[in-house]
Amino acid sequence: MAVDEGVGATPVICLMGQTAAGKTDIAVALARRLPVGIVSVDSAMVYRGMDIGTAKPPPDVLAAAPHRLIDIREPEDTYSAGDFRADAMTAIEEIRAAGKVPLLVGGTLLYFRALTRGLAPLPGRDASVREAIDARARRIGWPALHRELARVDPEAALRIEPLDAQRIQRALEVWELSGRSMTDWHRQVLQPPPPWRFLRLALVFGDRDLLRDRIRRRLEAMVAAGFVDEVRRLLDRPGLSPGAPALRAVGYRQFVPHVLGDTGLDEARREAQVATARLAKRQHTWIRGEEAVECLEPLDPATPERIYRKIEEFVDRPRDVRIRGRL
RNA sequence: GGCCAGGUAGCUCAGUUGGUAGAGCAGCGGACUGAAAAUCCGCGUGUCGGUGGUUCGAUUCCGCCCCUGGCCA
Repeated sequence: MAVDEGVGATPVICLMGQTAAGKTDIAVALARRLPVGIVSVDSAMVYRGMDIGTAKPPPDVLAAAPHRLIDIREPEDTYSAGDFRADAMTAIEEIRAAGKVPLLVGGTLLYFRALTRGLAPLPGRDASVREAIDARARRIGWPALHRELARVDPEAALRIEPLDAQRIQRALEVWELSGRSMTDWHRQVLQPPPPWRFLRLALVFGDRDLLRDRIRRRLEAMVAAGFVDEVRRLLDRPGLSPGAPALRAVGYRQFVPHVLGDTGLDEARREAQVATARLAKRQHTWIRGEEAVECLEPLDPATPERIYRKIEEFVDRPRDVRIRGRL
């Protein structure tokens, strides 16, 4: 589907990037020079009380450069790509209404995609259905459920692996909630992409060793800043189980066993480093696959200025952009 | 200095009764539609310490050398 993004389309800036690439610093610097409204695109920063481990901007920075979609959920809550899409669309409209340019900043690439390409209008999650599917999986195993999926939705079963618990569960959930297969839903009404035009920029490390070094140092700084206590405070919350989605975030997941006394600090730190580097790798894979993304080197001193120029040009000359790629 | 035990993938190690080697972890590549910082799929990347010898063939057996650890002086 060709998308008309011509004159008058709302400009939206996407600043994607690997973890520890310095996205926040650049966004805050941009906010000082340009009339932008920042929207966080981050599945972990939505949670209140998860500050150190998510490298959330500190309160004084947030006061000077407000970020939307940070601290909008309790750690006991769930948040999803669908929630994000809705919240981000509202945020973008508000920013436009205030005469500013939306600047989307973050490392959750699925959220970027949900926003720029749209989501099929599937039924949302349902805790009791998931619980029932989980219980069956414990009895007969995921491959058996995968075979059941193959009967109601052969196409989905073809692209989902027999051990991919999360996707098998979701596909069966959609089927049970609606009586229609996920593939069926996908073929149905597509939500039209929003009438915006996007500038897509990404911060990607050319040198993995450099990235790992940054990660190691940042993690040490987190521990020095009281990350262990932050995890302990989360675990003290009566309604928050150690397996909650919020606590499966990188860093938290590795430090929970340490706070519970099962592993040493060094081990937790080492495993958190590895997990963070793997996250960065997955982010890289995702960014490589995105179309029309311009990658910039995070540690290059010229990068912030380059981004500034690109944004200025992009916002000032809407007539340069006409038709963009396919969905 | 003597004796003993080791030196095999980035790390920890297995193994080859002589036919150039494989696990875990690390690493690399990929997928991705309401958990996505999630979930899953694929891939061994190697002068088997060095050098001579025996052998059709040595990482494997033998000699010498180098390195590491331990014990004894």
